[in-house]
Amino acid sequence: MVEEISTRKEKVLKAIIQEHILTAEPVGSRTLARKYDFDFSPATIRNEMADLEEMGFLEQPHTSAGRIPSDLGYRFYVDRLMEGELEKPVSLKRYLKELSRQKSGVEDIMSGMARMLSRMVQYTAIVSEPGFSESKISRLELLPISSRKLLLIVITSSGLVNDKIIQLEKKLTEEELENLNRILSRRLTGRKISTITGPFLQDLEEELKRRLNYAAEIIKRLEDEITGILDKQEMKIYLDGTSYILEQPEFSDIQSLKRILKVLEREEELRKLVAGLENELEVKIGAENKIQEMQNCSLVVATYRLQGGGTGRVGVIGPTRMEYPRVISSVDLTAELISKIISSSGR
Amino acid sequence: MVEEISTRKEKVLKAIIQEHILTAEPVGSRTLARKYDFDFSPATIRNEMADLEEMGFLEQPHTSAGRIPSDLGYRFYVDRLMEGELEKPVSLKRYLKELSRQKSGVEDIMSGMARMLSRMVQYTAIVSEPGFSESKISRLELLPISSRKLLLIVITSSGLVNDKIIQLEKKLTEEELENLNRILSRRLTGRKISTITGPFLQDLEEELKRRLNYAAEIIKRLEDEITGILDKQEMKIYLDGTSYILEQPEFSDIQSLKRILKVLEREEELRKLVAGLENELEVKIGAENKIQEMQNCSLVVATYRLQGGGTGRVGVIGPTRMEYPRVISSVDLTAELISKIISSSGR
DNA sequence: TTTTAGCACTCAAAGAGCTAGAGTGCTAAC
DNA sequence: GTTAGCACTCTAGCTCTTTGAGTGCTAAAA
Repeated sequence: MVEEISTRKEKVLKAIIQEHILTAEPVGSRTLARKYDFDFSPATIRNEMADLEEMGFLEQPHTSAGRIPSDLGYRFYVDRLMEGELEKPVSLKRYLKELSRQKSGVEDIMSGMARMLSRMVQYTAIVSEPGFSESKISRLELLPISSRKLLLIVITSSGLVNDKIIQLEKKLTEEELENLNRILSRRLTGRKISTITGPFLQDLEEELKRRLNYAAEIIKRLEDEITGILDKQEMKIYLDGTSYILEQPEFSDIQSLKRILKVLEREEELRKLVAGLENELEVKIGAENKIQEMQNCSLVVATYRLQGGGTGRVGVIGPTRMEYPRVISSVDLTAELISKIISSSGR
Repeated sequence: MVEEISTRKEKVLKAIIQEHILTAEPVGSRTLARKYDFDFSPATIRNEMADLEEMGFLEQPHTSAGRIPSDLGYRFYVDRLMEGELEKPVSLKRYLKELSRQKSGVEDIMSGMARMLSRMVQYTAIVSEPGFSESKISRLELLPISSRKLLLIVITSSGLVNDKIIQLEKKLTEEELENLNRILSRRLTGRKISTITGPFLQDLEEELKRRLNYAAEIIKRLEDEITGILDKQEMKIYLDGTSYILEQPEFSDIQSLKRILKVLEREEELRKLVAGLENELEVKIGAENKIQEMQNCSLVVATYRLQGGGTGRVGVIGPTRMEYPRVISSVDLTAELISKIISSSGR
């Protein structure tokens, strides 16, 4: 894998990939020599190509066609050849201003960013709502709605608001509610969300029982809801620019199109896709994605972090033949933007 | 338009439409005679077809092909021929139970219903969030988040919760906030949302100024937000089953596919599409839609009404060659379900 | 008068054959 | 080690033909 590779081979590989990204066609030695003026001939290129193919970086659709990059080829490109091409597309500030003006709710920000990103790169964009496990609760409130319904409101340190309606089986008096509210507020405010787990909850339950002597059932219910609202696995996914997929020649046959559009409808799948990553910025090329139907796709995902501690993901889904440099910078930029915008609106 | 049409012609037209819906192919006299055993011959059918074509109910893609229904043909079918075919697909109760269990937020309900409907009919489903203008405010609360930020919470009589973060330019003391809260709550609780307009707002502003002597600016800001949150034109649109479009043979060429998928991404467009209807249940066939790109599509939309007074829309988007009876009953059913579920969770 | 059988005609879709052109790999010369 | 030259390969696109479902018209039958 870590074979040595001559600079000339690198040059050829890079040119092939760039050309293929541009045209979506197999590229041949002739065209390559014509477009890029190398100081060696098509014949030499052919030899290098044969080598590169043997090394696994290129593939040949059929004997008399040009070469196309393999997943491995793209991988090498992204890891080693792309460097110089990266650029910050434009200044953050311009976008920041424009976006932070009208938008305010998390939802609007998320969908706005997804839209912006997809427009920018001309591929499908995906944004996941921030998870809260690393942020703190800065405020917690229970409002009665009707005799059996409460509205639980939790504001996190990153300035995001969550609410959820809670159905109770037993009626609560005003006093009981006030008590409950006070206890929960005292115990939970300022607490890091990831620490609200088993032992702590048990302790909380004890206290509630002691101080309010409710039925354990009700308390349990409440706790479920609280933990549910907080470390919800169910972070919402925002997609935009799905139709850009149609522009890609590799998806010009309905079958493959159908396959990938179907995947984009399965939210859980996307969540897994985007969540299961370790690095700050990750590029998954072709078959590196575990999802069968996405073997022809690449995924570029970055992590954004909010001041208060929440984290989420932004990404782009496109064909393996993707303009990696441009996409990577844009995704990066967007992640940064999201942090900035939410943090500023959270002030 | 209100031409008389013989029962035999009706029979033929109905058979053609049903056959075409099934096969997506032009239908000829021969096949028709074979499949449906009429008591008249293909030749007669041909004559009737020629008549029906002249009347505008049928079209011929080219001279030597069979006939396909025109928009007018479908219209006639939906208005006059379809009757007997309508059926309630299944009992409401089963769905109701299943759905109302875990789902609780409006968002979840809406997206859940969109998903269910699209699965049921195998076309794209669209659901719009309920508008509030006809319901009342049952509770209103302002919570401080930070020195310059308030959380405005409005609960409507239909049991739906809305919240919005409000940025203030001036700091508020606790007392001022309490005052503000009390006044707003007193003046707005129980009020029908559509009546919160110009004169009433002016009056409210006067009172606020008198009682709190804030800068008019701040008050204005607050009012904007309140009215914004309430009669927001920006009702969210939930789409599901977009990929079902790909199953339709009429969209097997990428161009038309692209056109319609692009439309489905423009939320404002969809909002208009779904909102601009007068009747409780409306069927828009082909060119009856004003949207250019949807000339090959039909739209079936029903209105749902919540107990407290909100209304929204549910619909299905599919090819003109749509299984109208099944779709209409399903859309109807779904509208009913939505009312029931939200009303029951709103109790 | 209405319906039907028969027939000549039409047209798209599918298959067969052909050509052009871009590309390759190999060999031999530089 | 590099390159020019050449024979060979394979697809995409073109035309040509065939096939078959379908029509409209006419004349006979009901």
